[in-house]
Amino acid sequence: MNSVRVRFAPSPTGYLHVGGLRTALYNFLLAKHHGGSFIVRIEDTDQSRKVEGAIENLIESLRWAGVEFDEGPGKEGKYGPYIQSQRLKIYHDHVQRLLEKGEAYYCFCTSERLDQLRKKQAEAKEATIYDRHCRTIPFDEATKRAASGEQHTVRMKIPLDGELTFNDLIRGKVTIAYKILDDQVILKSDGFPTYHLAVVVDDHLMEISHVIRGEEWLPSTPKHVLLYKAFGWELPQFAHLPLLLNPDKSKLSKRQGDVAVEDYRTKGYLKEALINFVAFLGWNPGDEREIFPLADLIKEFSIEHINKSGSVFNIEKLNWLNQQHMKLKNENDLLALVKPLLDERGWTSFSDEYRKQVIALMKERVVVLSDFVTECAYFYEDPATYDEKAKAKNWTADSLNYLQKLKEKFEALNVFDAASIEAALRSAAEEFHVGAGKLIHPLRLAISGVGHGPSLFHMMEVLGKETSARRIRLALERLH
RNA sequence: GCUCCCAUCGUCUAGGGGUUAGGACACGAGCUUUUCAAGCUUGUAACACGGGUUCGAUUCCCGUUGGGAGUACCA
Repeated sequence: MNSVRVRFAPSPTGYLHVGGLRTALYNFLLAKHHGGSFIVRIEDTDQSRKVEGAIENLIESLRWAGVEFDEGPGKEGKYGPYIQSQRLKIYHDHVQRLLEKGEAYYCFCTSERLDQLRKKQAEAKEATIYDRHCRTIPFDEATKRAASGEQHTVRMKIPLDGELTFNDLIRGKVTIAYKILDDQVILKSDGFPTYHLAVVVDDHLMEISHVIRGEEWLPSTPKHVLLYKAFGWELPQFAHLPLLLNPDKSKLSKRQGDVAVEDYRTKGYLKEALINFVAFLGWNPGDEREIFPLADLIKEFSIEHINKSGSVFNIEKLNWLNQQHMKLKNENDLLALVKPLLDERGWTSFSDEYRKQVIALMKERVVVLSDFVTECAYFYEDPATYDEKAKAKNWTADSLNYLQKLKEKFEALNVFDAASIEAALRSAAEEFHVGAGKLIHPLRLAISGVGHGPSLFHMMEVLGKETSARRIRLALERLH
């Protein structure tokens, strides 16, 4: 395969959807696998849906995920501009060519007439399709009317009968009869092209080799093929990706959970995990490996291993993958990611060394980055409350005695590390003739305020002698 | 309604004319352990249905059912 050029072509309606991320990723992976180019093109031909800042947002989400493009907005190559609203003249010229070739025609129908037509067809249980009312207007007459300023659109001429077959890299041959195809509007009355025209013109001009996009485009691909033919252009390869689904199997949507890439970012998911997860929704390497950093995805990716059916976006698996990728990171990497979160929380007065010790203790038991804040509060401030359940379970009448004794033992310690803390505690347990658990659980509650967490002795070592002593004293005053 | 696409454990999937239908997540049990995780061992769980083709079909073909998408001067 020489010169792979692929593109991700989102419309700027707000944020990057995780489904969009997967589409972008597959395009990116194919390009990088073959040493080709990945292009981002903004499809903003619908003026009414424009959202301020959406382009920047999209690009930032891609950048965060590590899906870097070779050409696109802000990174102009020789095929730009990469924003469709800046390419209007190009579309107009191409529409003109179609008009002159007799492959398209002016349409003067009002949207009221169109609405009525559709309504009637629906009532008669017929396919709702344009009745080609304007297709027979002589070209000269239509040109004159359009030139005189009469409101109009331009539609493509679909052959009246016959059928069209095209090849899809994922689905094989797909055939559709012309008679169910609409004479699609390609130029709107506001002068903007519709998606169908713009996508074909741009993909050709930008020398796109593979059109990889969501399955929702499959039914309109014949129109695009027809347009390529009308222009006399060579077809790209098509690959229509299976959809990402809600748990109820409908197309993944906002109301059933988070769909924006930035949501997962702020929740504390690692980009490596999100990428890995989303890559495996519809693709797999063909063996049983599951943990794939981006570099490995690039190495192994192939269109042949993409499957046909939609996949449910299952957050449980994402959580697991996030843990796995978390473990792959060392304390320095994690510190860089967690530090801003700690600072934001106001825990600014701690050394990097200290924070790294906390991370080391906790990394095996957190799921997302934000857990380094929410699950680690007691490393940064004294507990204000004590978990009721843990207290009910492990705090007994004797606990105060035990803690008092432990306090004295710890004070006598010259070296306050996990081993000496443990030794001190075990000797105390012996003196009381009870199991170590009788001391450990209340002590954990006193130190951390909760009933679970990392090794108590290591936790106290990290906290230090002074803090540990203070917390025992505090607990002695507050627990009874 | 019409058109197109799809169909293996609850979920993500491997496989493919002859397999004890494999793995992962989740769930259950056990081990380990000061707790919680992690880890290890282990268990439950699937070829939608009906016809063909074939010595043999989960796999190939047709149909049914189910699901999804499209059906805009939205993308």
